Parts: sequence; C-alpha cells; structure tokens
Amino acid sequence: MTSDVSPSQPLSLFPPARRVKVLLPLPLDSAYDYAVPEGMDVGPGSFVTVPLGGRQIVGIVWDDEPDPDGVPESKLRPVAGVVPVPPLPEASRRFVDRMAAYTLAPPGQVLRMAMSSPKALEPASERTVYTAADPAPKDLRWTSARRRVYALAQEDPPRSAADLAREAGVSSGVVRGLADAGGLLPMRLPDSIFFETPDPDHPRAALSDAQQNIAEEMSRAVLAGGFSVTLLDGVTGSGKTEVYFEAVAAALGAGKKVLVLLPEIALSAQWLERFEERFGTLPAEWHSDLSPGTRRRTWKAVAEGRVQILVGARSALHLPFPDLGLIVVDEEHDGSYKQEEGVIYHARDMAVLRAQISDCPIILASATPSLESLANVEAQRYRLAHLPERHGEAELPQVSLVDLRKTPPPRQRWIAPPLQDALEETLAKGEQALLFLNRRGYAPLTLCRTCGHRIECPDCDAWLVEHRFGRRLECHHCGFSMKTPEKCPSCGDEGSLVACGPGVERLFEEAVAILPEARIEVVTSDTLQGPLAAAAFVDRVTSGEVNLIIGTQIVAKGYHFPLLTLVGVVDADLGLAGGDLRASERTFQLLSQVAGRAGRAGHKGRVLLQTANPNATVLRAIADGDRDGFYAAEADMRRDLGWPPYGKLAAIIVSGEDEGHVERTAGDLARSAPRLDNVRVLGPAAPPLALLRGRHRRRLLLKADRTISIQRVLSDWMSRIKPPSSVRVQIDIDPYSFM
DNA sequence: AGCACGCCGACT
DNA sequence: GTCGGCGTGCTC
Repeated sequence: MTSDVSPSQPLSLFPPARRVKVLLPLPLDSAYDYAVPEGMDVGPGSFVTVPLGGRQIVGIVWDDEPDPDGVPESKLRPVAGVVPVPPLPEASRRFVDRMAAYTLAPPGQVLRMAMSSPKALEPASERTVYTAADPAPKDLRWTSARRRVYALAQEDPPRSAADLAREAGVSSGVVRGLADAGGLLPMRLPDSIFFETPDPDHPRAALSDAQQNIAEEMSRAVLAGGFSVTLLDGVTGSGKTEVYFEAVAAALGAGKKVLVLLPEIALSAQWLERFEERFGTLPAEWHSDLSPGTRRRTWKAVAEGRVQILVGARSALHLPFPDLGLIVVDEEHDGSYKQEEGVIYHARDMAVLRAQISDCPIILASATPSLESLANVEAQRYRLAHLPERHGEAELPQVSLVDLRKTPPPRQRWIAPPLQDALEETLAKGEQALLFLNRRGYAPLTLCRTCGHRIECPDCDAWLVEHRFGRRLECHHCGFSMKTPEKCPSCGDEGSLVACGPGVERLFEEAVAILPEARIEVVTSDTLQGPLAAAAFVDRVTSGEVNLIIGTQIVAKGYHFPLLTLVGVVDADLGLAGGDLRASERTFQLLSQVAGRAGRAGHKGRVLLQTANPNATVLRAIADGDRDGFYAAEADMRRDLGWPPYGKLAAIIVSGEDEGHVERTAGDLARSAPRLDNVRVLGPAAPPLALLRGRHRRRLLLKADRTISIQRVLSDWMSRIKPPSSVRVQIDIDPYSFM
C-alpha cells in the first residue's frame, strides 16, 4: 500500500506525509485531510490554519483516524500553522459530533457555533494602562483636575486613559497632559478579562425546610459528580433560583465550573442582582448584546479555564469549557431555547447532552415544566425536585375568567367592564397593574373599507402590522416595512384604510382614555432593546414612576415587581388560535407565567383572563389552579395520538423561490418516503406561512415510535432523492413551530 | 461560507 | 466589441 521507506532507500525523498483530519467551520459534508509538515506539533483539538481553495481558514484537528486511501496524496495540502490557543477540549469535540448526529446538520456547521468569536483566535493584543508616578516629577503643575486623575491612578486596578478620564470626570486631554508631563507611567497589559471568583460562602438569606432539603440533595449530586438530570419544579415565587444557587455554590466551592442558561439574558438584570447578592460578585456573561471586545475576551477566558461561572443565552452552550461541574437551564420550558435557523436545535435538550458528555449533573428549572421533562420524570430518566409553595408570606394570585360574550367591551375597545373596574380599583389603591397582550404594534390588520383589500407583506403570506408610533406597516416575519399609506394600494381610495384588531399601542390609546390619571408605559421588544433599557424600565416600575404596564410576552419573563397586584390578559384565546400540537401547553405556560407577575410578599394578586371560550380546558385549569389536572389531560391526549413526548417527530421543510420546483421536490419526497412499521409520513402540506421571505414552502412530518432512530430513517430517506439546487430541504428534529 | 467559472444585457 | 449580473459547483 504505502512504499516501504527504509534508510537504505535514499531514493524515497517524499515519504507519505502524516495526515490529519481537520474539521472546518463550514457546512461541508465531512472533515478534510491535510498533511502535517515535518516538526509541526498538532493533535486532536489543535486550532490550525489550513488552505482551502484560495484562502486560509482556521479549523480544528479532529479525532478521526484519516483514511490513507481516502483522498489521493496529490490533493493533500499542508497545514499552514498552529494557532496559539488551548486545544478545543475533548468534551467540546464530542458535543459537536453528537449534536451534528442528532440534528442531522453538517458537523462543520455545528463547529461554527463553537468558533463564533473568530477574533478570539488572534494573538493576544495588549492595552495601555496608567499608574501614578511615585514620586511625581517636581516641576509638575498641579491643577485640581490633575490631582483627581493622579489620586485615581494610585488605586488598583490600573486603568486605561479613557477610564481615568471618565471616572475622574475630566477630559481625555487632562490625562494625556499629565502622562506627557511624567505624572503617569504607562504600562502594557495583556488585553484579557479577569473574572472574580464568586464566594460560595457569602452570607445569604435563610431557606425554608423544603428549599434546604432540595438544595442539599442537589449539592450532594454536584459534589459526587456523574451525570444526572433533575427537574426543579416550583411555582413562581417558590424560590427556585435560591435553591439552585446552592448547587452552584457547591460546585464553585469544589472548584468546578458552572454554566447557567437563561432564555433572554439581556432581560435579566434582576437575575444578575440576585446572583451578586448571593455570591458577592457578578458571573461572566454571554449573549448577543456583548461588544466584540468583551465577546473575544470572554471566549478566551473560558477557553483558558479562567471562568468559574458563566450565565448566558442558548449560544453559551457552545463555549469551550474545559471541564464543567454543573449546568442549570432556567425556565427550561421556554420556547426561545429552540433555535429555528441554521442548525435547528433545542438548547435544553442539547444542554442535557452536554452534561452527559461532561459527566456532570444538570438542573432544569421551571414553574411550568415542558411535557418532555415531565415525561422524562415519569419514565425515571430525570429526578424530580418539587418546591410546593410560594416562599415567605406570598400567596398565589386569584385567577378569574372574564366572559367576553357576557360582558363585552364597547365597540372598537378591548378592555371589558370587569377588567376596567379592576384596573381603576387597583390604581386607586396606589398599586400597579399589567395589561398583557401578545401583539406588538397598533393593529394586526389594515383593511380598505371601499374594496376590502388587506395589506399584506410582498414576501410573506402575512398581514402587515401597523406601528402607529413609528407611522409604518411592518411584517413581523421578514422585517419588511413601509410608510403607512394614505390611499388604498389596491383601489386608490383615500382615507378608506381602517385598523382592525388590537395591538399594545392601540391598547395604550384605550387605557389613556379610560384611566386619564394613570402613568402608562408600553413595553415590547421594540421599546426594550438591550440590558440598559431593561434596567431603566425596572427602575421606573419599582420607583412607582409607572403604574400601568402594557406589554407583550417580554414582560412575562423574569421580572418581579412588589407592588404589581393586578394582571389583565386582554386576549387569553390568542395562543390557542393556531391549534398546533403544542398550542395548549404553550398557552398554559405563558399565561401561568404572566399570572405569576401578580402579587408578592404581603400583597395578594389578582388575575383576569378575558376570553370568548371560558370553557377551554387550558383556561379552566389556570382559573382553578389545577396544574396537575391540565398536565395529566394534555399528556393523555399526546400519548393516545402518539405525539411527542410519547412519540418522535421531525419536520422536513422544502423551500425555494420557484413554487413549481418546491412542489415537485416535496412530491418526490413523499413518493420516496420510508415505508416502515411505526413510522408515518404526513404531507406535504402548505404551512400557514406558505410564502416566507420570498420563498415558497411545503412541509412534511415524520412521526415515529419512541423506539425508532428517526435520524437513521431520515438520512436514508434524504439520500434517495436529489433536490435541484434551487430548492432547500431543511430538517427540524423535534419541531416546535408549525408556521 | 467564499471564491471561481460560466453564460446573457447595457456600456466605453 | 467588453464589463458584469449572480447561478452552480468545489474546496482536502
């Protein structure tokens, strides 16, 4: 096979080069082979620069043995260099492999998420900091501004010129002047970030017996090590966070690293505050709002093992932790853990996989667990830790339904009389209220009175939503936006366009009319961009500057306002309209969460749900506080029909600009569908958004028994057809969205 | 993902 | 006559 190279054969000038597999962060089918130049030191996990076509790319040396007969020697190109960062840890590499196998995504595309901070790989940059020159030069002219800067420069840690100027309240010219005059000494420091080690023994509030027992049990699991999953189930206000903080403390105390996932870290200023109270310092953070510099330094600090604890959104799962001792997924039921673009995955499930690979415990926390997690408890794959009641004096809020058929609001209004009365009472008592409507903008539909035309998105099967504050119509699916027209785009009639249905902006108008004294704030993802805006909003509410909040689901998550005693859900039926397999579950979770905003320590809360279907089982369950009944009924229904979590499901989405090509490919897929026992293929069908971002779509569903490996079935199936390049076929394992 | 190669419209 | 649109296909 290979030529026999021995010292007695000097003719063999080119012995076969040593090969390695290099996985590139690109959606390629497999890792590529490269030749390792003589004397280059690389092993599994090494970050290497390799030539690909006409460019240089950083990839990772993968573990697989390269097949010497794979790619012909002549095609092999040499590894260009090794990047001086710690190798990608074994656990991270296995995670990439297994996540790719699970989601059926190319491994390189999964790897790309782990290498999301390309600048982190560049050689460490430096920054300049200044210390006070001691003694200061004798001939220095002292001004009060210079004195302040000098005093600051005597403190630790040494600061950059910009920080000195800002903290001393002087212009940057003063700092430069003082430095030039020799009063400050420049120092070059590596541009890295230092995360303080949290103090697990920081003084903390006492826990109840129930909390203490669970905290101790989870701490023992952390110290013992080994993979285990615990579902931490407790209503809002039962102190879940405090309990899992104890497990975090145990891990930190033992020198183990911790990853906490939250649905939207940007909105969790209050979570960070609680963390700081418990541990005396802030954790490292990872989310989409990080500046590129912080992102780079944080990535590097994680890779170098200098981060003890990190809290982040789902993408934090891909950070190169060398060793994890505990993972926590808070609000594990939350829909935003499902990534719907690129590699389609559920961060909660992948976190469980990550914990399994690191052989460490994972805690899934929620007041309204997913049916998936409950089924895993039932099957004894997960442990259950149940916190029965609200901690302290807080009581559960009283929930009642407002029947919109019996007590409807006036025409073109959405607040029914019982809710209006409750709002007036609450504000009169000096307490706060929240009106919840999960609809951004002013009105979801603009209609022409003359010709009946509905204004739709040119690129999607969706109505444009009027945003009156911004005087625009927007598509909430693709971002298309236009100035609100004066004339009907179809018949040209002037002044004939009418807004139909409510959005939060329109509700604001109504609230102003009926509660002229109220101090009202509309809170949506449009108005709360970034952690600073969120923190400012929290301040306005806690200080009492605002007493009526009108918001979308963004306010349902994670905020606690002590004086908020009334929650009005304007349209409790909204989430049930689509009728997909998870509609009831989602509605239950969302409404429970919103309801949980009402009432805390000492103030009993009230929740009014406006509905036209007061007999809907979800709403009855919430009103009666019959959580267990709801879950049992929903689980029975899913079990009977073989839906998840009692069966497996995958969606196959076919899309492209040419509708005919899409139809044909979808048809081909259906015809070549696997014919197996315990596997059914449904479709193709046009999803509700059959046109999205200018692409036509069809969807098939593969439904199988729990015992079937749907990944194998799917990859066999996909290998049988070859779609034209104009058509994309995406696979969504465990779909959550049916749009 | 990028970059090259390749085949049809408005320009110096 | 050429510059350039981005469709298609390849990269160890």
